[in-house]
Amino acid sequence: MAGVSTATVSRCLNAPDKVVERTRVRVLEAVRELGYLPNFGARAMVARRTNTIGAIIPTMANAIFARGLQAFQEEARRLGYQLLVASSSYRADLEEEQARALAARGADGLLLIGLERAETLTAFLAQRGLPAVVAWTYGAEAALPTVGFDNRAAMRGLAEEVLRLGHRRVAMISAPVAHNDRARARLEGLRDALGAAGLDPGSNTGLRVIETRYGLDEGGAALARLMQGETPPTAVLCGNDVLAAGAIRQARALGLRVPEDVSITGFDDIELATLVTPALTTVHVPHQEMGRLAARCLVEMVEQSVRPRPAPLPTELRLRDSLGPPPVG
Amino acid sequence: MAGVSTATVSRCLNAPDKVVERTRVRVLEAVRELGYLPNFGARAMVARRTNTIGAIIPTMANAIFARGLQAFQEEARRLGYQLLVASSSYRADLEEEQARALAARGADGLLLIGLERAETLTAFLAQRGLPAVVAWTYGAEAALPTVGFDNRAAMRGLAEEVLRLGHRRVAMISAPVAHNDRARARLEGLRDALGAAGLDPGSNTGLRVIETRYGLDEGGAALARLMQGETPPTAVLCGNDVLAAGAIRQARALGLRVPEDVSITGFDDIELATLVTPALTTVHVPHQEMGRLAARCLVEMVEQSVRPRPAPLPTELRLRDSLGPPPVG
DNA sequence: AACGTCATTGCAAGCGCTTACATTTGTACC
DNA sequence: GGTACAAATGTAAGCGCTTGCAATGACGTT
Repeated sequence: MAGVSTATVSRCLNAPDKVVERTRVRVLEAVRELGYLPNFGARAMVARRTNTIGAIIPTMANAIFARGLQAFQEEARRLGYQLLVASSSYRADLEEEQARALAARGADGLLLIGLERAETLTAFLAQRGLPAVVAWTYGAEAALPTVGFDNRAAMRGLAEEVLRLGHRRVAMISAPVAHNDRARARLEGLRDALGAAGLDPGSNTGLRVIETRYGLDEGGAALARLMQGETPPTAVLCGNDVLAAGAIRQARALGLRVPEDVSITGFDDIELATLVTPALTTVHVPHQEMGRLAARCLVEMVEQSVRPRPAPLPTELRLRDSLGPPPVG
Repeated sequence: MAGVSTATVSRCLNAPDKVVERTRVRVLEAVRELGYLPNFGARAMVARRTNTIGAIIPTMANAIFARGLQAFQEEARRLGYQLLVASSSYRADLEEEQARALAARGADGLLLIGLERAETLTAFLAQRGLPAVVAWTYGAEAALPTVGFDNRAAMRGLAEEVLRLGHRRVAMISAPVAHNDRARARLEGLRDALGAAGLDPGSNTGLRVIETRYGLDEGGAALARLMQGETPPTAVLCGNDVLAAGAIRQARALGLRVPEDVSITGFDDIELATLVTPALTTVHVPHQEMGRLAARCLVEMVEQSVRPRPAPLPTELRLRDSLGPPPVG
């Protein structure tokens, strides 16, 4: 239509200064009129890169990863990369499947959540030399670079505050710890604090733990179970804010006052935390910063094949209203 | 490595029965050992389809679209399609950019939200013959097939309930109605109800409307503004649950009781609705059904080049605690 | 043993693009 | 006007795959 070869069209699009103005104008005119769009697959095949990065998050169903992912995507975009998102439903096999799908689609790098995954996936990444970073956790020794925070220490900090207030009968509502290093680390953090306070951190005696899927209803159900015994806990620490919010809702439904009858804490500090009544005492996680940093690390790996070693991000206690001293007596 | 031509490898992967067992085993063995993954771009180039569909949603930052999208993706997956998600931040230009990116990546079809968009995007879709469906709204006359519900009628239903309870000073906190047919339809629905009740639905007299971005804080700020006049509204209808939740939080912060001092309603019935205190009276939207139906429609369009005409989905009033009669006097 | 059949496999083209290299065109200078 | 050189453009190969068609070979039949 513009009377030039495809090579010239290609140059117009990719290196406009290599083509004389008059031709360029003609070509771009035709491009616009035809609604022409370069075929991504063909382009990627030649260029051997796609400027695309993939992210596999455990779930889109709640807001835990939303803000961090949003920041990740914005930073990636700023650096010239498109983001493709897939979700694994907290399942290692789906995570691997999604990783393969993204790799086949030419993702130049991958964002993964947490340290634990199928060995075959780790091997696959290594074999293809596909850059990947792990976020939402921190591990200096990890196979992949990690961008995140120390879940264990953060939960320990919160637990220490709970103990300082005088609580002695403590329970935890956790996500299933199998295949989830973050959930496990948080539980360990609580155990650390109990141990340091001279309480028995053994699994069945001093500390009651209920494992359940993340979800408002699940958190509520777990709380109901915890509270129905003879000596219910005076403080319930939850593995994340969603569980905690569900627990608070349930506590109120049971006619329990929070925190007068029972204290409830969360983790993550997502928006929901200030929405429930009482507002959640929780651990603030720098989601945005983490997302941005992860994007920068990953791009660095992709473009310079280096292995960045970002420092762990700081977390912070957010003391709000759902934690108070234990009931007297 | 298996001592066969690439053609045979291809057949092993795509039509295993066309190749004799002995060879197949050898090839698959090699595939596994090499970690070979067919290049998606090359494959798409030949096949002229990618079994990929793209979705462009206004935002990932809150849960409005999360559940519907999750259902959409599950159904799509069941039908053999991978989902690629992008977000437009409620901006027409970004929506178009994302649509082009997805088209270039070979998306066989697109899920879009709402009826209103850049004309150039509509033209682009038509020119490329790229199938697309619109969700979260319903319009029999629309250029694209729509899968959704009647926002206007739904809001009218809610508003009628509000009026039935005796409210006469009503306000609305809406998303910006420019470029957002859903927000506009909801506002119209409220006006319909006011008009039918003989109240003045004119924009500046009887009904106060504040437009603001979706967000908890934004909803809260809007409520604060509404309540500070001489004759504050006795009922505030919000364009969605996020705004409503923010409004409730703010009302409590201002020392107002909900619904005794002011009634607040939402729209969408996302999880958040039962989390706030008091629980939100809102319009229940069948997110999951909508997502599933949208996926089926889109796949039908892609595979059979037909134009499905799904019926509008029903919505339902969810009367909870945030709506009550107006304060006496 | 020669031949026909059919299942299996290989060959090679072509999908839409980029880019090294070849060719043409334009420009400056003698 | 002719030459030398640079700039602009065209040519063609090749990225990794699928697939129609051709070639090969195994097998049954006469």
